[in-house]
Amino acid sequence: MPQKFFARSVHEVAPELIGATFLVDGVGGVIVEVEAYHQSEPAAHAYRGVTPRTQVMFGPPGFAYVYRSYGIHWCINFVCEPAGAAAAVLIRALRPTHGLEAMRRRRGLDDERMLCSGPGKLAAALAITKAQNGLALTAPPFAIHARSLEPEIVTGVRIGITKAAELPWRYGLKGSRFVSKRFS
DNA sequence: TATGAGATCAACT
DNA sequence: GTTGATCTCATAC
Repeated sequence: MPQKFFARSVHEVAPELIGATFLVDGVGGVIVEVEAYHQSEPAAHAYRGVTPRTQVMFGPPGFAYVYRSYGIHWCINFVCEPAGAAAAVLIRALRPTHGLEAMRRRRGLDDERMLCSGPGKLAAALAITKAQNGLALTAPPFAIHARSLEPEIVTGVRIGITKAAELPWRYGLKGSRFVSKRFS
């Protein structure tokens, strides 16, 4: 996926990521759920401006923003928009297709549907930590392949937030059993 | 099926 | 000192 793909509005990029393949060191799967975040709304980490944690979101698009959630989990975002307009897409769930054994080992689970059905689980399965924060998405260990067919997309409100909770900026693959929570 | 506690860290007040 | 872009496990219905 060229850097140009990410240099657009999160609202264009986010739905187009549904169905794309995301791999880290050859391990990963097909993206089935994402959420969009933008500097202009209070649920976004970038809302309050540049901090050491959020600085990568204020840089050029096509880079990984990794943060720790609730003290224990890691979550990964794809930075979008032209440099300066901080926005990112949170990758929330994958349908595992590559490196199933590595993911099962890292997660200590067999159930395919449990491996990547949530941002924290996904990061654990792909071995994502702060070591990947700020890395280019267009080069190893990352590999992102555009989808070949346009899938059916469903939208909903974002999960686990209290601010700007009404914005329908969650995108999912219609009917997928691998999402973190069903779309109503 | 649903709710509740605990884990544990960085940013912010 | 409080608050999360969360998950798992336990307990209850």
